[in-house]
Amino acid sequence: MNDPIAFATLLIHLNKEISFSPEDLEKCKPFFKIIRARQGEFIIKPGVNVHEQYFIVEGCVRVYHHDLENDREYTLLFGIEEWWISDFIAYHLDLSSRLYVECTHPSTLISISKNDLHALYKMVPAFESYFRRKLERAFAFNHQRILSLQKDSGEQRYLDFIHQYPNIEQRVKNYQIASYLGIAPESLSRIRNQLAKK
Amino acid sequence: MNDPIAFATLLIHLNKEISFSPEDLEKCKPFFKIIRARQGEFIIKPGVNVHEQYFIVEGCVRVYHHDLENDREYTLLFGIEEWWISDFIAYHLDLSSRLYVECTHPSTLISISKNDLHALYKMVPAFESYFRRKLERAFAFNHQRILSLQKDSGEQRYLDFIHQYPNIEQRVKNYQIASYLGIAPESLSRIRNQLAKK
DNA sequence: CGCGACGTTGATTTGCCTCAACGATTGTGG
DNA sequence: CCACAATCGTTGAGGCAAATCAACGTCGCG
Repeated sequence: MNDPIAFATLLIHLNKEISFSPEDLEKCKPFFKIIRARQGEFIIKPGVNVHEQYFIVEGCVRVYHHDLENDREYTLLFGIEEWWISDFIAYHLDLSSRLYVECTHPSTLISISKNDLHALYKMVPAFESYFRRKLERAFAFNHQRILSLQKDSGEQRYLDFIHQYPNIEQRVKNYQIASYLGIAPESLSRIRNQLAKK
Repeated sequence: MNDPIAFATLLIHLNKEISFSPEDLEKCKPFFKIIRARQGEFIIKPGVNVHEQYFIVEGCVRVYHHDLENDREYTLLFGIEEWWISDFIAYHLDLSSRLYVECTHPSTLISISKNDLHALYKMVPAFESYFRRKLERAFAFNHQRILSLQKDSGEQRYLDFIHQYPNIEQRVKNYQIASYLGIAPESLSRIRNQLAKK
């Protein structure tokens, strides 16, 4: 996929959410940057300062924490087409990153820096509405996820997961899904086994 | 606390986050509504449509889900002075509520409806920046909480809790704290016991 | 005073993790 | 093209942390 097409994907997505004028969409162009990443490539690693967020045109990324004390990974989220991803803890709270953002597949991303985004908000206020709206929905989904982690069994969370991320089972490793669900890979294996019998 | 003082509390808070002009602050006044609630009063109950969010001037509220299947409560969050609260799942996703929002203490709240807020965004764009900023920070905190629920023991989450909500232990019941932490009340009791010995 | 709600403690159970072993699959270098 | 290692998923056995169940003391309130 070449650059104009990748960028067009972003524009189409933006227009789905908020109606932008053609001039606004033209004006925003210089602020965005196309990035191509190979499978296994890291967009963010622990210790770095995070100034960008990334729109996924194509591909799949995993955002996770690696706990050095017990050598274990905790997957915060997966990102697929049309998601914005970053280490939002570091990005929004101005902390240095404690997360990995890794491409689990070859990916095409479009990045924008925090400074540029703020400039863009002033130049085209519709972008502030767009990102506010994005945040509102993401915030609500996080609340649902927190409730689910408190309330639901591993099996129920797995069912919710395959419902929320259809087709992602083929795209990421089982142990990564397990680390998203907050269970051991062996437990996920057994849950799958149980469900298949029903 | 009388109404002008309650409203002044909101204005002072707003100015801490974003610099508003005196005219802007004057313009927003008609959109907000002061609410007083007694201890035990419900601001939101399951089944209702949620059109408002609430700024806490004084008091304490608890947002929780009551699961009828096993008659158990799951506390999503506590709100104290200067927090905005609501059932944000229902509010942002236009669903009917599945949560209770209950005042655990006599409280003074200031509400604004979604429609009024959108009108206010158009009239005073600084409000959109303010709420975007609020959402960014809340979003980042939610990510931290999700990681913590996956990663940390009940004891660690309790320590984080009393650090994040100082003095709240005196304000809410133990079983409510336990249901926030995602553990049984008995377990919280034992954790406290263990920590006291150290 | 008596009831109900709450917190604590002890005994028991259980769901899930840990640890270990074994195939299956994939990629690599000879 | 074939060994070989590395990675991953699965299965079984055992252990443990936390939930459950039950009993009791305390407190606040009608």
